[in-house]
Amino acid sequence: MTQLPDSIEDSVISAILGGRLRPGTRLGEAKLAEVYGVSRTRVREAMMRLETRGIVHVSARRGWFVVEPSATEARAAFQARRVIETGMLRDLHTLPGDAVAHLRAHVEEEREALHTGHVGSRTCLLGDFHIHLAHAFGNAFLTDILRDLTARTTLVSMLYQSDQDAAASSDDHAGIVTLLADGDYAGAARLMDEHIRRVEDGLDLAAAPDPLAGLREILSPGAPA
Amino acid sequence: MTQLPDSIEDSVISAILGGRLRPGTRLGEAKLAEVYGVSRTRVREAMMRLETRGIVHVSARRGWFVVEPSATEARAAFQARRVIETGMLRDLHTLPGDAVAHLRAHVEEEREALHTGHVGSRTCLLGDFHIHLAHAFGNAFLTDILRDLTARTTLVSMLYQSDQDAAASSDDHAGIVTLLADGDYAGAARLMDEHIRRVEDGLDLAAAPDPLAGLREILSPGAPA
DNA sequence: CTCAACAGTCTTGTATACAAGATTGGTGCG
DNA sequence: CGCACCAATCTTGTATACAAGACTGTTGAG
Repeated sequence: MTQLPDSIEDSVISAILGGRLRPGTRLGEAKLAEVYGVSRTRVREAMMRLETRGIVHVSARRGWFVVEPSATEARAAFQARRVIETGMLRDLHTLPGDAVAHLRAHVEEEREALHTGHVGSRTCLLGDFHIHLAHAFGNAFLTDILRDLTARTTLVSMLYQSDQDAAASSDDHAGIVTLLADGDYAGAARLMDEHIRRVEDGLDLAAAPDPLAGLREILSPGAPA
Repeated sequence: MTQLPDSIEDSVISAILGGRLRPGTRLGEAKLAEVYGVSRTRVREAMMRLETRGIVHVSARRGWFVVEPSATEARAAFQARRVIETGMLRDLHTLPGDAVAHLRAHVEEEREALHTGHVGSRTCLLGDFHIHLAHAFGNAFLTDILRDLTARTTLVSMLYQSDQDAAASSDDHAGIVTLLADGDYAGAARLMDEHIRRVEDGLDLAAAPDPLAGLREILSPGAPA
Protein backbone atom coordinates (compact mmCIF):
# COMPACT_ATOMS: atom_id res chain seq x y z
CA MET A 1 0.00 0.00 0.00
CA THR A 2 1.14 3.54 -0.58
CA GLN A 3 2.34 5.39 2.44
CA LEU A 4 1.49 9.03 2.11
CA PRO A 5 -2.19 8.91 1.06
CA ASP A 6 -2.93 6.83 4.13
CA SER A 7 -1.22 9.43 6.18
CA ILE A 8 -3.39 12.15 4.67
CA GLU A 9 -6.48 10.11 5.45
CA ASP A 10 -5.43 9.47 9.02
CA SER A 11 -4.46 13.08 9.42
CA VAL A 12 -7.89 14.29 8.34
CA ILE A 13 -9.70 11.74 10.46
CA SER A 14 -7.72 12.50 13.58
CA ALA A 15 -8.33 16.19 13.00
CA ILE A 16 -12.05 15.45 12.92
CA LEU A 17 -11.94 13.24 16.00
CA GLY A 18 -9.99 15.95 17.79
CA GLY A 19 -12.49 18.62 16.81
CA ARG A 20 -9.94 20.61 14.83
CA LEU A 21 -11.87 20.06 11.60
CA ARG A 22 -15.50 21.00 11.70
CA PRO A 23 -18.37 19.78 9.49
CA GLY A 24 -18.61 21.80 6.31
CA THR A 25 -14.96 22.82 6.26
CA ARG A 26 -13.65 23.10 2.75
CA LEU A 27 -10.61 21.03 1.88
CA GLY A 28 -9.02 22.48 -1.22
CA GLU A 29 -6.89 20.09 -3.21
CA ALA A 30 -4.20 22.64 -3.92
CA LYS A 31 -3.95 23.71 -0.30
CA LEU A 32 -3.74 20.17 1.00
CA ALA A 33 -1.18 19.32 -1.66
CA GLU A 34 1.00 22.14 -0.41
CA VAL A 35 0.51 21.21 3.24
CA TYR A 36 1.51 17.60 2.69
CA GLY A 37 4.13 18.37 0.10
CA VAL A 38 2.67 16.14 -2.60
CA SER A 39 0.85 16.70 -5.86
CA ARG A 40 -2.88 16.98 -6.24
CA THR A 41 -3.04 13.41 -7.50
CA ARG A 42 -2.25 11.96 -4.09
CA VAL A 43 -4.58 14.36 -2.36
CA ARG A 44 -7.40 13.38 -4.67
CA GLU A 45 -6.75 9.70 -3.93
CA ALA A 46 -7.03 10.34 -0.23
CA MET A 47 -10.15 12.46 -0.65
CA MET A 48 -11.87 9.85 -2.75
CA ARG A 49 -11.07 7.19 -0.20
CA LEU A 50 -12.45 9.40 2.55
CA GLU A 51 -15.52 10.00 0.43
CA THR A 52 -16.09 6.26 0.15
CA ARG A 53 -15.82 6.09 3.91
CA GLY A 54 -18.41 8.83 4.25
CA ILE A 55 -16.11 11.37 5.87
CA VAL A 56 -15.96 13.99 3.15
CA HIS A 57 -17.94 14.68 0.03
CA VAL A 58 -17.23 16.51 -3.17
CA SER A 59 -19.27 19.27 -4.67
CA ALA A 60 -18.63 19.35 -8.39
CA ARG A 61 -15.92 21.84 -9.27
CA ARG A 62 -16.31 23.56 -5.94
CA GLY A 63 -14.23 21.40 -3.72
CA TRP A 64 -14.15 18.79 -1.00
CA PHE A 65 -15.99 19.37 2.24
CA VAL A 66 -16.13 17.62 5.57
CA VAL A 67 -19.60 16.06 5.64
CA GLU A 68 -22.41 17.80 7.48
CA PRO A 69 -24.76 15.01 8.52
CA SER A 70 -28.45 15.87 8.25
CA ALA A 71 -30.76 15.15 11.17
CA THR A 72 -31.78 11.90 9.48
CA GLU A 73 -28.19 10.85 8.93
CA ALA A 74 -27.34 11.81 12.49
CA ARG A 75 -29.99 9.48 13.84
CA ALA A 76 -28.96 6.73 11.45
CA ALA A 77 -25.30 6.99 12.38
CA PHE A 78 -26.03 6.60 16.08
CA GLN A 79 -28.48 3.79 15.41
CA ALA A 80 -25.87 1.98 13.34
CA ARG A 81 -23.34 2.29 16.12
CA ARG A 82 -25.86 1.09 18.65
CA VAL A 83 -26.82 -1.92 16.56
CA ILE A 84 -23.22 -2.92 15.92
CA GLU A 85 -21.78 -2.27 19.35
CA THR A 86 -24.55 -3.97 21.26
CA GLY A 87 -24.56 -6.82 18.76
CA MET A 88 -20.86 -7.19 19.35
CA LEU A 89 -21.16 -7.31 23.11
CA ARG A 90 -24.04 -9.77 22.93
CA ASP A 91 -21.95 -12.04 20.73
CA LEU A 92 -19.04 -11.83 23.13
CA HIS A 93 -18.09 -14.86 25.16
CA THR A 94 -14.43 -14.36 25.93
CA LEU A 95 -12.12 -11.38 25.95
CA PRO A 96 -8.34 -11.33 25.54
CA GLY A 97 -6.57 -11.43 28.90
CA ASP A 98 -5.20 -7.91 28.76
CA ALA A 99 -8.27 -6.29 27.23
CA VAL A 100 -9.93 -5.24 30.47
CA ALA A 101 -6.69 -3.76 31.78
CA HIS A 102 -6.22 -1.78 28.57
CA LEU A 103 -9.77 -0.48 28.66
CA ARG A 104 -9.43 0.47 32.32
CA ALA A 105 -6.28 2.40 31.51
CA HIS A 106 -8.11 4.14 28.72
CA VAL A 107 -10.97 5.19 30.97
CA GLU A 108 -8.37 6.52 33.37
CA GLU A 109 -6.98 8.64 30.54
CA GLU A 110 -10.46 9.95 29.87
CA ARG A 111 -10.74 10.97 33.52
CA GLU A 112 -7.50 12.89 33.35
CA ALA A 113 -8.52 14.65 30.15
CA LEU A 114 -11.77 15.63 31.86
CA HIS A 115 -9.84 17.38 34.61
CA THR A 116 -7.24 19.06 32.45
CA GLY A 117 -10.15 20.20 30.32
CA HIS A 118 -8.53 20.06 26.90
CA VAL A 119 -11.68 19.64 24.83
CA GLY A 120 -9.94 18.25 21.75
CA SER A 121 -8.18 15.32 23.38
CA ARG A 122 -11.25 14.67 25.50
CA THR A 123 -13.54 14.25 22.51
CA CYS A 124 -10.91 12.15 20.80
CA LEU A 125 -10.53 9.86 23.81
CA LEU A 126 -14.27 9.40 24.27
CA GLY A 127 -14.52 8.21 20.69
CA ASP A 128 -11.43 6.06 20.97
CA PHE A 129 -12.97 4.03 23.78
CA HIS A 130 -15.44 2.47 21.39
CA ILE A 131 -12.73 1.74 18.86
CA HIS A 132 -10.58 0.09 21.50
CA LEU A 133 -13.54 -1.98 22.58
CA ALA A 134 -14.07 -3.12 19.02
CA HIS A 135 -10.40 -3.94 18.81
CA ALA A 136 -10.68 -6.07 21.94
CA PHE A 137 -13.56 -7.94 20.34
CA GLY A 138 -11.03 -8.91 17.73
CA ASN A 139 -12.90 -8.41 14.48
CA ALA A 140 -10.93 -6.20 12.12
CA PHE A 141 -13.91 -5.50 9.88
CA LEU A 142 -16.08 -4.31 12.71
CA THR A 143 -13.23 -2.22 14.08
CA ASP A 144 -12.80 -0.43 10.75
CA ILE A 145 -16.52 0.08 10.37
CA LEU A 146 -16.82 1.53 13.85
CA ARG A 147 -13.85 3.80 13.31
CA ASP A 148 -15.64 5.46 10.40
CA LEU A 149 -18.98 5.54 12.17
CA THR A 150 -17.37 7.12 15.20
CA ALA A 151 -15.86 9.81 13.03
CA ARG A 152 -19.34 10.45 11.68
CA THR A 153 -20.98 10.62 15.08
CA THR A 154 -18.25 12.99 16.22
CA LEU A 155 -19.25 15.28 13.36
CA VAL A 156 -22.88 14.88 14.37
CA SER A 157 -22.05 15.92 17.91
CA MET A 158 -20.29 19.01 16.65
CA LEU A 159 -23.41 20.02 14.74
CA TYR A 160 -26.20 19.08 17.09
CA GLN A 161 -24.77 18.76 20.57
CA SER A 162 -24.74 22.05 22.41
CA ASP A 163 -23.03 20.86 25.55
CA GLN A 164 -21.37 17.50 25.49
CA ASP A 165 -21.74 15.85 28.85
CA ALA A 166 -18.35 14.25 28.73
CA ALA A 167 -18.30 13.27 32.38
CA ALA A 168 -21.46 11.17 32.05
CA SER A 169 -20.07 9.43 28.98
CA SER A 170 -16.89 8.56 30.76
CA ASP A 171 -18.88 7.19 33.69
CA ASP A 172 -20.79 4.97 31.27
CA HIS A 173 -17.52 3.75 29.84
CA ALA A 174 -16.25 2.91 33.29
CA GLY A 175 -19.45 1.02 34.04
CA ILE A 176 -19.15 -0.97 30.86
CA VAL A 177 -15.58 -1.93 31.67
CA THR A 178 -16.62 -3.05 35.16
CA LEU A 179 -19.34 -5.28 33.73
CA LEU A 180 -16.89 -6.71 31.20
CA ALA A 181 -14.44 -7.47 33.97
CA ASP A 182 -17.19 -9.41 35.74
CA GLY A 183 -17.91 -11.31 32.57
CA ASP A 184 -21.42 -9.85 32.45
CA TYR A 185 -21.46 -9.29 28.71
CA ALA A 186 -25.24 -9.09 28.47
CA GLY A 187 -25.22 -6.37 31.10
CA ALA A 188 -22.47 -4.55 29.23
CA ALA A 189 -24.57 -4.75 26.09
CA ARG A 190 -27.54 -3.25 27.87
CA LEU A 191 -25.47 -0.44 29.34
CA MET A 192 -23.93 0.24 25.95
CA ASP A 193 -27.39 0.50 24.46
CA GLU A 194 -28.41 3.00 27.12
CA HIS A 195 -25.14 4.86 26.76
CA ILE A 196 -25.47 5.46 23.03
CA ARG A 197 -29.16 6.23 23.37
CA ARG A 198 -28.32 8.79 26.03
CA VAL A 199 -25.87 10.58 23.76
CA GLU A 200 -28.34 10.35 20.90
CA ASP A 201 -31.19 11.74 22.98
CA GLY A 202 -28.95 14.60 24.07
CA LEU A 203 -28.78 15.84 20.50
CA ASP A 204 -30.84 18.78 19.40
CA LEU A 205 -31.78 17.50 15.98
CA ALA A 206 -34.07 20.46 15.42
CA ALA A 207 -31.02 22.70 15.37
CA ALA A 208 -30.31 23.10 11.67
CA PRO A 209 -26.67 22.86 10.68
CA ASP A 210 -25.24 26.33 10.89
CA PRO A 211 -23.79 27.39 7.55
CA LEU A 212 -22.32 30.46 9.14
CA ALA A 213 -20.17 28.67 11.70
CA GLY A 214 -16.96 29.69 9.99
CA LEU A 215 -18.03 33.29 9.64
CA ARG A 216 -19.23 33.50 13.18
CA GLU A 217 -15.83 32.52 14.49
CA ILE A 218 -14.14 35.21 12.47
CA LEU A 219 -16.65 37.84 13.54
CA SER A 220 -16.64 36.90 17.19
CA PRO A 221 -15.64 39.63 19.64
CA GLY A 222 -11.90 39.96 19.95
CA ALA A 223 -11.12 39.00 16.39
CA PRO A 224 -9.04 41.49 14.41
CA ALA A 225 -11.10 43.76 12.21
CA MET B 1 -20.98 12.68 -7.89
CA THR B 2 -19.35 11.40 -11.03
CA GLN B 3 -21.33 8.93 -13.05
CA LEU B 4 -19.03 6.50 -14.72
CA PRO B 5 -16.72 5.46 -11.85
CA ASP B 6 -19.76 4.44 -9.87
CA SER B 7 -20.85 2.37 -12.76
CA ILE B 8 -17.47 0.63 -12.86
CA GLU B 9 -17.73 -0.08 -9.15
CA ASP B 10 -21.24 -1.44 -9.43
CA SER B 11 -20.27 -3.45 -12.45
CA VAL B 12 -17.40 -5.14 -10.61
CA ILE B 13 -19.48 -5.78 -7.51
CA SER B 14 -22.38 -7.26 -9.40
CA ALA B 15 -19.94 -9.46 -11.31
CA ILE B 16 -18.64 -10.71 -7.96
CA LEU B 17 -22.11 -11.26 -6.52
CA GLY B 18 -23.05 -13.14 -9.67
CA GLY B 19 -19.98 -15.33 -9.50
CA ARG B 20 -18.58 -14.08 -12.79
CA LEU B 21 -15.54 -12.61 -11.08
CA ARG B 22 -13.61 -14.98 -8.89
CA PRO B 23 -11.27 -14.17 -5.98
CA GLY B 24 -7.77 -13.52 -7.21
CA THR B 25 -8.80 -12.37 -10.65
CA ARG B 26 -6.50 -9.70 -11.97
CA LEU B 27 -8.09 -6.45 -13.03
CA GLY B 28 -5.66 -4.62 -15.29
CA GLU B 29 -6.17 -0.89 -15.51
CA ALA B 30 -5.54 -0.72 -19.23
CA LYS B 31 -7.94 -3.56 -19.98
CA LEU B 32 -10.72 -2.11 -17.83
CA ALA B 33 -10.13 1.30 -19.37
CA GLU B 34 -10.69 -0.18 -22.79
CA VAL B 35 -13.76 -2.15 -21.70
CA TYR B 36 -15.44 0.88 -20.17
CA GLY B 37 -14.19 3.29 -22.80
CA VAL B 38 -12.52 5.66 -20.34
CA SER B 39 -8.98 6.53 -19.41
CA ARG B 40 -6.95 4.82 -16.72
CA THR B 41 -7.61 7.73 -14.37
CA ARG B 42 -11.26 6.84 -13.95
CA VAL B 43 -10.49 3.17 -13.62
CA ARG B 44 -7.98 3.90 -10.89
CA GLU B 45 -10.54 5.98 -9.04
CA ALA B 46 -13.00 3.12 -9.09
CA MET B 47 -10.36 0.61 -8.04
CA MET B 48 -9.25 2.72 -5.13
CA ARG B 49 -12.82 3.14 -3.98
CA LEU B 50 -13.32 -0.61 -4.20
CA GLU B 51 -10.09 -1.09 -2.28
CA THR B 52 -11.33 1.03 0.62
CA ARG B 53 -14.48 -1.06 0.55
CA GLY B 54 -12.36 -4.19 0.83
CA ILE B 55 -13.40 -5.66 -2.51
CA VAL B 56 -10.11 -5.48 -4.40
CA HIS B 57 -6.54 -4.87 -3.41
CA VAL B 58 -3.50 -3.62 -5.24
CA SER B 59 -0.17 -5.36 -5.48
CA ALA B 60 2.48 -2.74 -6.15
CA ARG B 61 3.19 -2.42 -9.85
CA ARG B 62 1.59 -5.77 -10.53
CA GLY B 63 -2.04 -4.85 -10.68
CA TRP B 64 -5.41 -4.92 -8.99
CA PHE B 65 -6.87 -8.20 -7.81
CA VAL B 66 -10.20 -9.31 -6.47
CA VAL B 67 -9.51 -10.04 -2.80
CA GLU B 68 -8.92 -13.60 -1.66
CA PRO B 69 -10.03 -13.66 1.97
CA SER B 70 -7.84 -15.73 4.24
CA ALA B 71 -9.43 -18.25 6.60
CA THR B 72 -9.22 -15.68 9.39
CA GLU B 73 -10.82 -12.99 7.26
CA ALA B 74 -13.49 -15.42 6.13
CA ARG B 75 -14.48 -16.12 9.72
CA ALA B 76 -14.37 -12.42 10.57
CA ALA B 77 -16.54 -11.44 7.61
CA PHE B 78 -19.27 -13.90 8.59
CA GLN B 79 -19.01 -12.91 12.22
CA ALA B 80 -19.37 -9.26 11.28
CA ARG B 81 -22.46 -10.02 9.24
CA ARG B 82 -23.89 -12.09 12.07
CA VAL B 83 -23.30 -9.36 14.62
CA ILE B 84 -24.80 -6.65 12.46
CA GLU B 85 -27.78 -8.55 11.08
CA THR B 86 -28.85 -10.04 14.39
CA GLY B 87 -28.25 -6.69 16.09
CA MET B 88 -30.48 -5.10 13.49
CA LEU B 89 -33.31 -7.57 13.96
CA ARG B 90 -33.08 -7.31 17.74
CA ASP B 91 -33.35 -3.54 17.48
CA LEU B 92 -36.35 -3.81 15.21
CA HIS B 93 -39.75 -2.81 16.49
CA THR B 94 -41.68 -1.88 13.38
CA LEU B 95 -41.29 -2.65 9.72
CA PRO B 96 -42.58 -0.63 6.75
CA GLY B 97 -45.96 -1.88 5.61
CA ASP B 98 -44.80 -3.30 2.30
CA ALA B 99 -41.54 -4.76 3.57
CA VAL B 100 -42.83 -8.25 4.31
CA ALA B 101 -44.52 -8.47 0.92
CA HIS B 102 -41.33 -7.42 -0.82
CA LEU B 103 -39.25 -9.93 1.08
CA ARG B 104 -41.77 -12.67 0.38
CA ALA B 105 -41.60 -11.87 -3.32
CA HIS B 106 -37.83 -12.02 -3.13
CA VAL B 107 -37.85 -15.43 -1.50
CA GLU B 108 -40.18 -16.55 -4.26
CA GLU B 109 -37.62 -15.39 -6.80
CA GLU B 110 -34.99 -17.41 -4.97
CA ARG B 111 -37.19 -20.47 -5.26
CA GLU B 112 -37.55 -20.02 -8.98
CA ALA B 113 -33.82 -19.54 -9.46
CA LEU B 114 -33.29 -22.75 -7.49
CA HIS B 115 -35.39 -24.66 -9.98
CA THR B 116 -34.09 -23.09 -13.15
CA GLY B 117 -30.65 -23.77 -11.72
CA HIS B 118 -28.76 -20.76 -13.01
CA VAL B 119 -26.00 -20.69 -10.40
CA GLY B 120 -25.04 -17.05 -10.97
CA SER B 121 -28.43 -15.48 -10.42
CA ARG B 122 -29.06 -17.89 -7.56
CA THR B 123 -25.96 -16.80 -5.63
CA CYS B 124 -26.78 -13.20 -6.39
CA LEU B 125 -30.34 -13.53 -5.10
CA LEU B 126 -29.30 -15.29 -1.91
CA GLY B 127 -26.98 -12.41 -1.11
CA ASP B 128 -29.54 -9.83 -2.12
CA PHE B 129 -32.00 -11.10 0.47
CA HIS B 130 -29.83 -9.78 3.26
CA ILE B 131 -29.38 -6.46 1.54
CA HIS B 132 -33.12 -6.11 1.04
CA LEU B 133 -33.66 -6.92 4.68
CA ALA B 134 -31.22 -4.21 5.67
CA HIS B 135 -33.02 -1.84 3.35
CA ALA B 136 -36.31 -2.66 5.04
CA PHE B 137 -34.73 -1.85 8.38
CA GLY B 138 -34.26 1.59 6.94
CA ASN B 139 -30.72 2.49 7.94
CA ALA B 140 -28.71 3.55 4.90
CA PHE B 141 -25.37 3.16 6.66
CA LEU B 142 -26.05 -0.41 7.71
CA THR B 143 -27.35 -1.20 4.23
CA ASP B 144 -24.14 0.01 2.63
CA ILE B 145 -22.00 -1.81 5.16
CA LEU B 146 -23.87 -5.05 4.61
CA ARG B 147 -23.66 -4.71 0.86
CA ASP B 148 -19.88 -4.71 1.06
CA LEU B 149 -19.77 -7.45 3.67
CA THR B 150 -22.05 -9.59 1.54
CA ALA B 151 -19.75 -9.15 -1.43
CA ARG B 152 -16.92 -10.32 0.79
CA THR B 153 -18.75 -13.36 2.08
CA THR B 154 -19.70 -14.24 -1.47
CA LEU B 155 -15.98 -14.30 -2.27
CA VAL B 156 -15.40 -16.41 0.83
CA SER B 157 -17.99 -18.89 -0.34
CA MET B 158 -16.32 -19.16 -3.71
CA LEU B 159 -13.04 -20.04 -2.03
CA TYR B 160 -14.08 -22.26 0.82
CA GLN B 161 -17.52 -23.62 0.06
CA SER B 162 -17.39 -26.78 -1.96
CA ASP B 163 -21.12 -27.26 -2.38
CA GLN B 164 -23.37 -24.38 -1.53
CA ASP B 165 -26.59 -25.68 -0.06
CA ALA B 166 -28.69 -23.00 -1.67
CA ALA B 167 -31.99 -24.71 -0.93
CA ALA B 168 -31.36 -24.71 2.82
CA SER B 169 -30.41 -21.04 2.73
CA SER B 170 -33.56 -20.14 0.90
CA ASP B 171 -35.60 -22.11 3.43
CA ASP B 172 -33.96 -20.11 6.21
CA HIS B 173 -34.84 -16.91 4.41
CA ALA B 174 -38.44 -18.02 4.11
CA GLY B 175 -38.52 -18.82 7.81
CA ILE B 176 -37.14 -15.43 8.71
CA VAL B 177 -39.77 -13.69 6.61
CA THR B 178 -42.52 -15.72 8.28
CA LEU B 179 -41.30 -14.72 11.72
CA LEU B 180 -41.07 -11.10 10.65
CA ALA B 181 -44.64 -11.25 9.34
CA ASP B 182 -45.71 -12.47 12.78
CA GLY B 183 -43.84 -9.62 14.42
CA ASP B 184 -41.57 -12.10 16.18
CA TYR B 185 -38.41 -10.08 15.70
CA ALA B 186 -36.49 -11.82 18.47
CA GLY B 187 -37.26 -15.14 16.84
CA ALA B 188 -36.16 -13.77 13.48
CA ALA B 189 -32.91 -12.63 15.09
CA ARG B 190 -32.31 -16.11 16.49
CA LEU B 191 -33.01 -17.78 13.18
CA MET B 192 -30.74 -15.30 11.41
CA ASP B 193 -28.00 -16.15 13.88
CA GLU B 194 -28.43 -19.85 13.17
CA HIS B 195 -28.67 -19.21 9.45
CA ILE B 196 -25.39 -17.37 9.17
CA ARG B 197 -23.70 -19.80 11.54
CA ARG B 198 -24.90 -22.66 9.37
CA VAL B 199 -23.37 -21.16 6.25
CA GLU B 200 -20.22 -20.36 8.19
CA ASP B 201 -19.94 -23.88 9.57
CA GLY B 202 -20.39 -25.29 6.09
CA LEU B 203 -17.14 -23.68 5.01
CA ASP B 204 -14.02 -25.75 4.69
CA LEU B 205 -11.61 -23.22 6.11
CA ALA B 206 -8.80 -25.78 6.01
CA ALA B 207 -8.96 -25.65 2.22
CA ALA B 208 -6.25 -23.17 1.36
CA PRO B 209 -7.14 -20.71 -1.35
CA ASP B 210 -6.18 -22.36 -4.59
CA PRO B 211 -3.76 -20.16 -6.51
CA LEU B 212 -4.04 -22.53 -9.47
CA ALA B 213 -7.77 -22.25 -9.93
CA GLY B 214 -7.40 -20.48 -13.23
CA LEU B 215 -4.80 -22.90 -14.51
CA ARG B 216 -6.74 -25.92 -13.42
CA GLU B 217 -9.71 -24.89 -15.49
CA ILE B 218 -7.58 -24.51 -18.57
CA LEU B 219 -5.82 -27.84 -18.01
CA SER B 220 -8.97 -29.77 -17.20
CA PRO B 221 -9.69 -32.79 -19.42
CA GLY B 222 -11.41 -31.81 -22.60
CA ALA B 223 -9.69 -28.47 -22.94
CA PRO B 224 -7.97 -27.82 -26.26
CA ALA B 225 -4.24 -28.58 -26.23
C1' DC C 1 21.24 -30.29 -18.33
C1' DT C 2 20.66 -26.68 -14.62
C1' DC C 3 20.85 -22.37 -13.01
C1' DA C 4 22.11 -17.54 -12.73
C1' DA C 5 22.37 -13.13 -14.93
C1' DC C 6 20.37 -9.81 -18.12
C1' DA C 7 17.68 -7.36 -21.51
C1' DG C 8 13.10 -6.46 -23.05
C1' DT C 9 8.37 -5.79 -22.13
C1' DC C 10 4.54 -4.76 -19.45
C1' DT C 11 2.08 -2.56 -15.53
C1' DT C 12 1.37 0.56 -12.13
C1' DG C 13 2.82 5.19 -9.64
C1' DT C 14 3.03 10.06 -9.91
C1' DA C 15 3.11 14.46 -11.82
C1' DT C 16 1.60 17.77 -15.00
C1' DA C 17 -1.16 20.01 -18.66
C1' DC C 18 -5.29 21.50 -20.19
C1' DA C 19 -10.49 21.67 -20.32
C1' DA C 20 -14.89 22.80 -18.08
C1' DG C 21 -17.61 24.76 -14.79
C1' DA C 22 -18.35 27.81 -10.56
C1' DT C 23 -17.62 31.92 -8.11
C1' DT C 24 -16.50 36.66 -7.61
C1' DG C 25 -16.06 41.36 -8.54
C1' DG C 26 -16.93 45.01 -11.57
C1' DT C 27 -19.64 47.62 -14.93
C1' DG C 28 -23.32 49.64 -17.23
C1' DC C 29 -28.22 49.99 -17.91
C1' DG C 30 -32.79 50.97 -16.20
C1' DC D 1 -29.86 53.15 -6.07
C1' DG D 2 -30.68 48.32 -7.58
C1' DC D 3 -30.11 44.71 -10.64
C1' DA D 4 -28.60 42.04 -14.49
C1' DC D 5 -24.83 40.90 -17.23
C1' DC D 6 -20.06 39.86 -18.17
C1' DA D 7 -15.14 39.12 -17.68
C1' DA D 8 -11.49 37.45 -14.74
C1' DT D 9 -10.05 34.10 -11.58
C1' DC D 10 -10.07 30.01 -9.19
C1' DT D 11 -11.12 25.00 -8.54
C1' DT D 12 -11.97 20.59 -9.83
C1' DG D 13 -12.35 16.89 -13.82
C1' DT D 14 -9.91 14.18 -17.04
C1' DA D 15 -6.37 12.72 -19.97
C1' DT D 16 -1.72 11.98 -21.02
C1' DA D 17 3.33 11.60 -20.43
C1' DC D 18 6.96 9.71 -18.22
C1' DA D 19 9.35 7.26 -14.31
C1' DA D 20 10.00 3.09 -11.54
C1' DG D 21 9.57 -1.46 -10.56
C1' DA D 22 8.09 -6.45 -11.64
C1' DC D 23 7.91 -10.18 -14.65
C1' DT D 24 9.36 -13.07 -18.76
C1' DG D 25 12.18 -15.19 -21.87
C1' DT D 26 16.78 -15.73 -23.46
C1' DT D 27 21.49 -16.55 -23.20
C1' DG D 28 25.64 -18.14 -21.49
C1' DA D 29 28.56 -20.38 -18.02
C1' DG D 30 29.45 -24.28 -15.22
